Amino acid sequence: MVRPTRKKQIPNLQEAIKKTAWKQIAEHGAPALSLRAIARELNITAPAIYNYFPDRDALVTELIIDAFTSFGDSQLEARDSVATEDLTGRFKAIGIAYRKWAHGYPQRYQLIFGTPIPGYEPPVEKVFPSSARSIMALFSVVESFRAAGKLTANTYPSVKKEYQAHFDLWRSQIGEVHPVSHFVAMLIWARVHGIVSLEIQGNLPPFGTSGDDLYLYELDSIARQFIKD
Amino acid sequence: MVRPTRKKQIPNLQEAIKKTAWKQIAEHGAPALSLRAIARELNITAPAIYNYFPDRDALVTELIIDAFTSFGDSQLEARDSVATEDLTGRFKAIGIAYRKWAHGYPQRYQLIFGTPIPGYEPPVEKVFPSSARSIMALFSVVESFRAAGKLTANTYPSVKKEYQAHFDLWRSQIGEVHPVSHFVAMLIWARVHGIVSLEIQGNLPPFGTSGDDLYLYELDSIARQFIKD
DNA sequence: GAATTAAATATACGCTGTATATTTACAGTG
DNA sequence: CACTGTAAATATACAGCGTATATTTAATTC
Repeated sequence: MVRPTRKKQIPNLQEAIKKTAWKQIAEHGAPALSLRAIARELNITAPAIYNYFPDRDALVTELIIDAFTSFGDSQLEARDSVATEDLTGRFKAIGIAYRKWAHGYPQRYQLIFGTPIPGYEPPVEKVFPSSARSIMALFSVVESFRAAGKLTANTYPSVKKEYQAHFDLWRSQIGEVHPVSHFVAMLIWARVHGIVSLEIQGNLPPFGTSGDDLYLYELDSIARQFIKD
Repeated sequence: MVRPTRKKQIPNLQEAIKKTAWKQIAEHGAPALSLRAIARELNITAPAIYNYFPDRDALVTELIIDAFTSFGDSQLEARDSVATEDLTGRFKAIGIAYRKWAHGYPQRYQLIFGTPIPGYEPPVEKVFPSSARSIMALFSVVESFRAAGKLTANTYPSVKKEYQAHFDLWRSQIGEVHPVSHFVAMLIWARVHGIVSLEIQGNLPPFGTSGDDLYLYELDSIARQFIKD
């Protein structure tokens, strides 16, 4: 039997492949992702996957886009769960949601912000929209602070010529964001990412302090440094 | 010929293997590390490596320890290049050195702080001494600030019971460090790591700002938040 | 009903880490 | 100097991987 009859086939195999991939990533981590293992679990042969994804990297790219979308959903949801006027509340909400999502889906976090797949390099142009959207929540809140005159920072380094194109791309995707907001949002992102990535990789607990306390302290530090009350 | 005469053998093969491994990591990145490729380059067979390292992970562990040692050297050197009394100068020096080392050896940085080797989990007990030493420079400077009454932070979250053993281990390795210094040093480390890791992974340039400016701004933010002048 | 297309299998290649058995250079001892 | 034991290498093999190619057949279309 070279090809099973439609009745015995898995409907929507493309989705089934991605679903199985996520399952295996959750169970054994992203580096263990294997097309052959996916095929085994789905009772198909490995090359069959090539009908749906040109190669392994294409599958990984899809997974990354899905992860960014899930992450972005949680960020936007957190932001919009707080009244528009309560900017500080919105900031804290997305801050908490950031870490919560990372802890809920550590492998997805690694997939997005780490480099856990051996030879894989994400194609920026494909991943960009979903990644830009996911960080949009933070950018928009910072921009709201600035528009309301509540941002303490007013100086910022100029955009480097060689990055200007990227910068413009960002602005086109995210909407009008003042450079100072852009700069502050990046700084905040780096701080939040610093703690969370150390936590996720298991480098924080050895230091004796729970990530909870450290993280809340840091969110507070950020608010006190950048927000006028 | 099953075994070449001593004259044709490579002297100190253990070191030669590590050296070749570093060369390949520098050229093709850590994920591409392959025992067979190392063996090819050394004109030996792959199983010969097993006379010097029980398996691939043992080799990787050695490389990680070497990387931590190199990193620690650069940190301690930076600290000691500034007079003991000039605490702020020492802080900036190790801050600058941190990023400089990371940019000089991005693959080593990834090897230490990322997870670029597929199935590899570092054995904490083996890596701990060199890793603790490498971060000791920062801890010691923060502790000096505290001892001199120049640390602004005075509250800190208590150490969680489940992490107490790790915390004690750290103190035994690093020397007497007040919990508040411990806490502040961790926060600083997380901030510095946040920017640098985003940079190294190429997630920063798309935002339009050079890492230089962002990093210096952050070092300044840290100093202003935690150091009384 | 025939031709076309799409989706699967079958097979194969070169790569990986590594387990096992075998060979041989060398060191130590009588 | 001959013998023996050990250590360090090779040879071989196995199971896994991604993926290229050719083949087969179910389903669709004219």
